[in-house]
Amino acid sequence: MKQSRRAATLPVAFFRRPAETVAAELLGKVVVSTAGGELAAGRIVETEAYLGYDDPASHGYLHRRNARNAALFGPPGIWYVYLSYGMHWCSNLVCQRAGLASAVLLRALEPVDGLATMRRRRGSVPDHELCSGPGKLCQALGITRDLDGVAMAGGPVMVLQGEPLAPGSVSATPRIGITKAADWPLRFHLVGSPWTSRKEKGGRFRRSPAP
DNA sequence: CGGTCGATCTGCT
DNA sequence: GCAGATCGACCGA
Repeated sequence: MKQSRRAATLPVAFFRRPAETVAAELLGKVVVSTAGGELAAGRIVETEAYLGYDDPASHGYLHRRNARNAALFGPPGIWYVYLSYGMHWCSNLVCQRAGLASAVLLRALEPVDGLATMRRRRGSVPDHELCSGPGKLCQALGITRDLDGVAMAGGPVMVLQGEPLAPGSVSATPRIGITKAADWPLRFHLVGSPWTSRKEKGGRFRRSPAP
């Protein structure tokens, strides 16, 4: 039986391109996690690109490499997962080619499957806050250090094609939560989605009301 | 609403 | 020591 296109796993070639391109094209794709033995899935509505060793905001800026960010220097299509502020896991997909430290951070998802599991993992928050941030979505999907350096394809957390996007639904805005090169328009989101993270500094970006 | 602040770990100065 | 790709609790308007 032939697999339907929308359920197909993204090929490694998808990630063998600049992080900016990958970040924009990941919108609308579906992340499926079986981490922790339970299914949880969400549609990507917000991403952020980190260009590599010449991006001052990248963990791999100037090829700085350490125990935490080793996976960032690995081949395209693997996960780079790190602990942020000592409390929250953040998940990236490595792009382009090994050694460049180029990656895309997953910033927000629209929950599509395993809602009961996500609600239990996240505690008592409204549904629009289940995956509305890089730390939140990792908690909802059960992503921890175990996924660091693991291949996306065939692994416990995969990204599927999903449905095509309507034209004009992608917007690029400044990055969030960083101090260096934050103004570079490398944060991508689906226009009007109620599932995105907090608004950027300056307040131009707003969330639509939850359904 | 919006602003402020503490929690808690990792790597660098 | 201290800053950091975060989050949520708490405060005041």
